[in-house]
Amino acid sequence: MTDIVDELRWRGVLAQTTDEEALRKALADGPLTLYCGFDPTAQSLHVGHLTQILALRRFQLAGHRPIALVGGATGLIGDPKPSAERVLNDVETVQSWVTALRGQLAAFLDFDTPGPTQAVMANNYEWTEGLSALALLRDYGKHFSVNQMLARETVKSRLDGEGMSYTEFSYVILQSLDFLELYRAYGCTLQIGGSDQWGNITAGLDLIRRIAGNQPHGSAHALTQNLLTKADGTKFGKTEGGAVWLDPELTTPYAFYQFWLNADDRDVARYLRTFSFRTREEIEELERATEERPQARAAQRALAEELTTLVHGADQCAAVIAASRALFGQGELADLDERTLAAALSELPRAQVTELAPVADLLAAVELVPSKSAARRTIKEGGAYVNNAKVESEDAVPTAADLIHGRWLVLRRGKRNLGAVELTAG
RNA sequence: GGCGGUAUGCCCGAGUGGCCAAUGGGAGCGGACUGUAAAUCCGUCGGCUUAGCCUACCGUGGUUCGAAUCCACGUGCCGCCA
Repeated sequence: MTDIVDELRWRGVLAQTTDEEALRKALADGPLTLYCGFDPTAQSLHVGHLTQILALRRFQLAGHRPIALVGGATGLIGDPKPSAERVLNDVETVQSWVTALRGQLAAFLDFDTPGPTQAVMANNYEWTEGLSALALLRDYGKHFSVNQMLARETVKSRLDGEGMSYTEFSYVILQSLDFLELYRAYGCTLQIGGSDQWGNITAGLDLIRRIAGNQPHGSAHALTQNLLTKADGTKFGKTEGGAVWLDPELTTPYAFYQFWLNADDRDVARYLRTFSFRTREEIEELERATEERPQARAAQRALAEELTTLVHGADQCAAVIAASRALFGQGELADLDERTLAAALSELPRAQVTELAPVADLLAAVELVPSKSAARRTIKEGGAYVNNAKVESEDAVPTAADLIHGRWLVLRRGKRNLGAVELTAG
């Protein structure tokens, strides 16, 4: 079995660990139980979470037992951000998000095969809902030093800035409690997370050391992964439409595929190393291909295909690849047979209309532009296309002759923003 | 608590009674180039029933023919003093 620490290191994702020798030994000594927490802050996970999710998967494949924890409790409190206080979400909302995230996480790990590596789903709401304020303060609060808490980067930056509520200040206690709880219940001795979680994780280690006195499951460890950055300095995982979600309702599989396909040459190698389950040899081969023939985008294609398959399934992936080929191909859209075209268009943002309206209205209806003014502007700038033909006039109205197979119009804004309009009987 | 300053479009920031939908920079968007890249250059950048109209310069009220610009009160932030 590959040494997972070595693997994470060559992949370049390893940020920090506690005593590395001790961790390696614990990993070598047999199935180790580890966890990573995901707070319900939205109705879906996004590509940024993939780093952690896939790391759990790597650990499972390497013979360890992953616990995916959804923070039904911590999500109600809010992990403090360095910049500003979070707005609390209401309980029902958070509950529904918990359900959504559990469903998503279930797809990435093996929860079904009995055995020492069978994954576990946890929710910290279970052990916190009945926790009384007195118990929290007496049993756990005593083990936290306010001096240490105040020394944390996030807290410091908040105290220099707009301040911080007691609610968020207490967040670390709950997360520490999670680690302790999982340590006791499952012998979980490793918590992983993004490098920004280092403080929260080590706080848990301290709590285990103090409370689980003789540490029946041995000492616990922390491992953090680098947060992904982009060569152009913008935040990873964001596009013009916002975050790239795993939920197909929020980010279509087509958009998901396109997100990876459009990865910057300078970033794609790190993305592959971070997310791909290909062998080291294959990845290095793809990296070479990027250097030698960047225009072929072999690495981007491989990455997009692998992740789209992983997140949305092989069928969906095949469909979006076919759609991408059809829509970005050289051929005439009208030459595509109706089934292929309909399938490709079904991947795009689309709108149904009962009569042919001006192109500007259609662009806005499909939400390729935020407003009708923006649509006119785009046309004026020469950036609007109907069926791959540039729209010349701001007042242009498609005619029945423009309809492909009698009912479709393919709209485009710029080079790669596509949308579909379907004319339906009134 | 007192005194003073400040609040402008996604962000930073000019404007200080009409020529202001508001200079400039950044982000975003489009075009050229290309590989559905990057860099660069050019253009664009509140909305609409678009030669016009509407909404906007922290909020409310006021002065004025006319206010982002002046006044009053309120609110937030920043200083100095106590």
